[in-house]
Amino acid sequence: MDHIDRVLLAQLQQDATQPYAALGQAVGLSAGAAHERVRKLRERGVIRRTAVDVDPAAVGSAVLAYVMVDSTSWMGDAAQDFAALPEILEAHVIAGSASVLVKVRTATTEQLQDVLRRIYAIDGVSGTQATVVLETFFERPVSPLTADQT
Amino acid sequence: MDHIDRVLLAQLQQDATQPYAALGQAVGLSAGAAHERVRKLRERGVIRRTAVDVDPAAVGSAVLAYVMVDSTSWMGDAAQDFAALPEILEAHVIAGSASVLVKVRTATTEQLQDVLRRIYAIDGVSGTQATVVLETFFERPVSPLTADQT
DNA sequence: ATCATGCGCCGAATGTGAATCGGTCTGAAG
DNA sequence: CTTCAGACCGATTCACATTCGGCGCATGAT
Repeated sequence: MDHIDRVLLAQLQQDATQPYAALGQAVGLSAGAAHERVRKLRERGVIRRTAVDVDPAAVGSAVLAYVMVDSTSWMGDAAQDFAALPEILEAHVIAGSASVLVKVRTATTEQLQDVLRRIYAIDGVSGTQATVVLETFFERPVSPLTADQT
Repeated sequence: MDHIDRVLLAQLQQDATQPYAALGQAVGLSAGAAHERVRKLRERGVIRRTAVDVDPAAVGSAVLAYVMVDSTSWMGDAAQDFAALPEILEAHVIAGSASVLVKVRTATTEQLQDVLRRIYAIDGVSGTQATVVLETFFERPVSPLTADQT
């Protein structure tokens, strides 16, 4: 996990379709060597998968909201309950007054309301507090170059 | 933008490395037809890009937090100021008491504190309220199949 | 109803790049 | 000094992306 690996990761985050020859050139290696490094990054689980990035608005998910979920009981193993709602893109257990924070995308505010209702129906949930996003400045992947301890 | 396109998107979100032949088989089309559809999805901007998904912990970003940012002035064009901090993965203008919500990943809580300090230094920011994530249930891409109006 | 047009699909070709492998070099350990 | 492991290079092989001509079907005009 050296600097070259980090640059390769950054390149692949920007565009995973570029040929290994270009990838190798970006770090001063041959295509074969770049290929081998990327293969090992996958093997080690540093690269989880290769996927396309879909525009949410284009597939009918124009409304974005974050929801703080309050609960009366331990929510530590309620992951399945939240995962059952496809509109929920992220679910985290958090420190603080609420117990779970979820990220939700829906087509309309009516559908958002419906999701809130279904969250409320989850066992142990005592309340929700939704925060609607008016404008997204940006969304980007984690930077492999930031914490560069080489 | 029919049902076939949505299934193709879902497939490519799971694995963008699979051959077009497999992709076509998943929707009952030939490899060439699947290729053509995907090409148009890219052209229309439905597919923004193809990228690898990197494990945050593997690149030294084990701490995740959401930060509510309060401000005294209009934050509508402060996108650049937030984008300048590489640890900030998302920044949204929100409705409610705070004005901006940001998602932050750092290696340690000390670095998180440093990011909060730098957010505080942004012009117009009057306060921050950080919520630390204890455990992430899941993070997944938007589902193209959810709002299926064909 | 017939004909023209355009769009989407198929199936085959062609070219490109992924994946593999033998060989070399360097650095570390014995 | 010798041995070994790891990483890189360069070439070879093979699979897949990409392109193309032709066909079928739907739509709209005459």
